[in-house]
Amino acid sequence: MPPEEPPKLTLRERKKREARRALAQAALRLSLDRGLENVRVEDIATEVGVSPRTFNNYFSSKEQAVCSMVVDRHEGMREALLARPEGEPLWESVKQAVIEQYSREGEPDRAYVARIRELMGQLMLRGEFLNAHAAVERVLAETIAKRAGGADHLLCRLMASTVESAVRVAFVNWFMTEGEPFLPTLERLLDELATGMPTLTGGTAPNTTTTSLGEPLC
Amino acid sequence: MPPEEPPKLTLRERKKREARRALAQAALRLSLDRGLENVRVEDIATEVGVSPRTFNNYFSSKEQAVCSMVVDRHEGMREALLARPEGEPLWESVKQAVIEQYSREGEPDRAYVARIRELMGQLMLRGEFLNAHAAVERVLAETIAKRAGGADHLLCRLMASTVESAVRVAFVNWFMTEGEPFLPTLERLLDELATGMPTLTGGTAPNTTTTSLGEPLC
DNA sequence: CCCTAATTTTGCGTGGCCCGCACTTTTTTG
DNA sequence: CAAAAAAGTGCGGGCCACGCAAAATTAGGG
Repeated sequence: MPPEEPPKLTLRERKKREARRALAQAALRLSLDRGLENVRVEDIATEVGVSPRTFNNYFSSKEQAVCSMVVDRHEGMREALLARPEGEPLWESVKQAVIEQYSREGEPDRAYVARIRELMGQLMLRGEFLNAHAAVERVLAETIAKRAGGADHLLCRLMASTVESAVRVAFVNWFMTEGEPFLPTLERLLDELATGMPTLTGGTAPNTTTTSLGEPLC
Repeated sequence: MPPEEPPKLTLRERKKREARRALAQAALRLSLDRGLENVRVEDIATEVGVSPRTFNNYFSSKEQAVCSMVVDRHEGMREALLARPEGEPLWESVKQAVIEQYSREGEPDRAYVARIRELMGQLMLRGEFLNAHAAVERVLAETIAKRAGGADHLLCRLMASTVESAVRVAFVNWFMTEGEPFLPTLERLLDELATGMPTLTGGTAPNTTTTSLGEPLC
C-alpha cells in the first residue's frame, strides 16, 4: 500500500555507486586536463572529498578508474542484445545491439579529441583500456552464446572478439582523424565483417619505404 | 676476401640483445615457477646477474618483460607476410603468414599449461599481454596495407585486428581446455572469418541462468 | 698496445603507488 | 536506542619506476 517506492537500492548501495562514479569521473576529467602523469591518486581523492586510501577501495589503480566507463558498458550491451526480437539472425542482433549501445551515449565529445589522443599515448592506460575491452568482450561472448542457444562456444568468443575489434578500430579512427564520425564508421566495419574478409584483393605495393615500429600510437 | 663473416652486429649490440633476451626469459621462467606476484624485479635481475637498475633500462615493468616474447613475433610476422607470392589473394597471404609464424615456434609447451592459466589470472599481466598484442596488430596492419597496395587504411586495420582476435581466442581456448591443439583451432577460426559472420543463426536459448560477471578469467 | 670517446651498467635517492591492518564513523536492523 | 554490519580513514611497509652522476666496458684510431 505504501505509494512511495522504497528504493530497491539501500542507501549504502546508492552512496557506494555514487562514490565510484564520482571517482571515475574525476579521474577522467583530471587526466584530460593535465595528462594522466600529472594526476596523483591523492588529487582524485581530494577532488571527490574522500581519503586517498578510500580511492583504493574502489579502484586498484588510477588507470582502472579512468577506464571504468568502458567496462560499465557491458551491462547495457547485454540488455540490448537480449532484447532483440526472437527470430532475427544472430549477427544482425549483435550488430544492432552494439550500435544501439553506442548511440545511446551519443557521439563522443569532439571538444576533447586532442586530449583524448594525448591520453591514449600513456602506455599503462592503453593496457588498462584494452583490458577493459576484454572484459566487455567476455560478457558479450557469454550473451551471444546464450542468445544463440548453445552454438559453438569458440565461435561465440570469436564473434565477440571480432565485434570488439571493430569498435576499437572505429574508435581509434575517430580520435586520430579530424572529421569522421564514429557511428557510421562502426556500422560500416561491422558490415564488412559480415561479408567476410576476401573483399580485399592482394598484390604488393610499388615502393613505399619500410616504416620502423617503435610504438608511436595505439 | 675474408671468409669469416664479420658479424654485422657489433659486440655491443649482441650483448644488449642477449641481456634483453635473458631478462625476458628469466622473468617468464620465474613467473611460471612461483607466480608473478612472488617475483620481484630484484629476483629477475639477480637471476641474470645484473643490477635491478639495469632491468629497468630494458623493461619498464616485469609484466612487460614477461610479455616481450609476444611483441617480438611481429618481426617474423612481417617477413612472412611480405614473402608470400605475388598474385596470391590478400586474405590467403595473411592467413598463411600468421600460421607460418606460429608453426615456426611449434605448439606451445603443454607441460606448463596449468601455470600459464594461473599466470593469465594476474590482472596487470593481462593488460600488458593485450597491449603486446595491440603492438603486433599495428605492425600487421601496416604490413597488410603495404602488401595490399594502398587499400583502404581502415579495412587494413580491421583485418589485422580481426586476425589478432582469432589468435587470442585460439590461445585462450588452448590453455583453458585440456586437449585441443593450438594450430588447427587457429586455422579453423581464420577460415571462419573468411566466410563472414552470418554462418551462425539466431534464436534465444531455452533456460540458462544468468551468469554474473566479475572478471574470472580472460 | 694504449688512449680517448661513446655507450652501458650501477648505486643512490626521490616520489609514488598499492595494500594489510586496526580504528573510527556511518548506516542498518531488531 | 543499542548492537551489528559495513564503509571510510590513518599508518606503516614493501615495492617499483626513474633521474642523475659516477664507475665500468667497448670501439676505433694512433
